[in-house]
Amino acid sequence: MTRKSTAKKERHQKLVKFIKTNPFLTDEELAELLGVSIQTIRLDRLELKIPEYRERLKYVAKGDTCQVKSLSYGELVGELVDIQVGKSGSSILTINRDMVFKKNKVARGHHLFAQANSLAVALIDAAVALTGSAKVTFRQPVKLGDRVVAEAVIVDNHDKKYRVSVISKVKDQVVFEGLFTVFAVEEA
Amino acid sequence: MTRKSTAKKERHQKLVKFIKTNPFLTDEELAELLGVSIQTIRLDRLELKIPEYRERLKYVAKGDTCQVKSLSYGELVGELVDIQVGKSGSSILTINRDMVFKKNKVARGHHLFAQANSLAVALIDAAVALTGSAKVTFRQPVKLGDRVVAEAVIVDNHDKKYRVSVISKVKDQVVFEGLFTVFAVEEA
DNA sequence: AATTTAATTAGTACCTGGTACTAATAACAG
DNA sequence: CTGTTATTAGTACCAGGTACTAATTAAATT
Repeated sequence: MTRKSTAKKERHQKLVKFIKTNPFLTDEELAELLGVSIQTIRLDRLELKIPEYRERLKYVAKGDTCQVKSLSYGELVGELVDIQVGKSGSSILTINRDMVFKKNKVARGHHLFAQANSLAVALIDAAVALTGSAKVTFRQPVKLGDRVVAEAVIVDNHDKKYRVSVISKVKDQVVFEGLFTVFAVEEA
Repeated sequence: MTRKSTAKKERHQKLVKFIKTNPFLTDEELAELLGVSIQTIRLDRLELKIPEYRERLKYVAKGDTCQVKSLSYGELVGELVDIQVGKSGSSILTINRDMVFKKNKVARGHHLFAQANSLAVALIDAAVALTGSAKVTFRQPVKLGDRVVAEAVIVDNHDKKYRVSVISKVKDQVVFEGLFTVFAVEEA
């Protein structure tokens, strides 16, 4: 014997493919599908280091929610459209499934805040800038699929303290307004 | 007895919130969290028609969110610690690499806002609640690895309008304060 | 063909996270 | 003090496994 019977090798390939295309198959179902005993399936999974059904479920489920749970990461929330550092800028955020309440498909407020806040911070001409305070108003509910255009302008600056006004619109209708106080931070 | 003891009603609300925000909790863990026996949890789930752990996993994994009850997962940023629906609650957010500025490892403000906002919304005893406005202050920079404990209290309520105060701390030091105006939304 | 080795199947004890049920006790209102 | 509700305890049973031993079957080597 070379190393492994071809029958076994073939079955292993099939097994991997089956589970890949449908992780919700139990050993019993797999045994039926491949025409072998349940014990063989279990030995196969052991060899191939394929976790059991319930572990696979958990893995898939966690992969689904881990993204949902957290806010969009990265330096900027949304897509930068235009920027004059120290002056003004704009970004676009398209509301996806993970940003809305499942019940009514309205975007959670903090996503709009995140877009505005990260844009405000991006305008500051410093190594790092931190938000000190903000006053925000959510004028209209934003729905799944909406393209939110945020426009930010530095309205005031004294030393390291900046005031940034952000207005977000969906199709020319104001949905969000915010006034952010941002501080530039020196870097060593 | 009216219809149900208040203790039970409250526990039921908590149970729903806990499972909503984290479907990966077993009855044993829930029993621990709510300070009752595992049997009580099971009776509660039966009454509330909340499916068992493995069924919930399957729903999440299959992306069906849930057909049984309108349990919308991942609606909270952070981990729910305690809640009295309609009164107060608290959550914990641990700052990870994805939440901080690469340069100085300070958390981006909108993550703290998101934790506070989602907690404020979770307190409202309604099908859906939307943030109308907010005034927030970032008192201290929050660093990578910090455990941010947010405590929210409903300070005022007229009809569908609620005012929720949120104070977030890292090791007893206030890092964030916010006053949110939230509106309850009726569902058809 | 006989033997050796690999592969498969069978069977057992045990595990988690439950359901479904019965029974006993605790809490509380009238 | 008595009912009612709520909670806890305990049992049998289930799915879908792990981990192990032993027996059987198939294939390869001598």
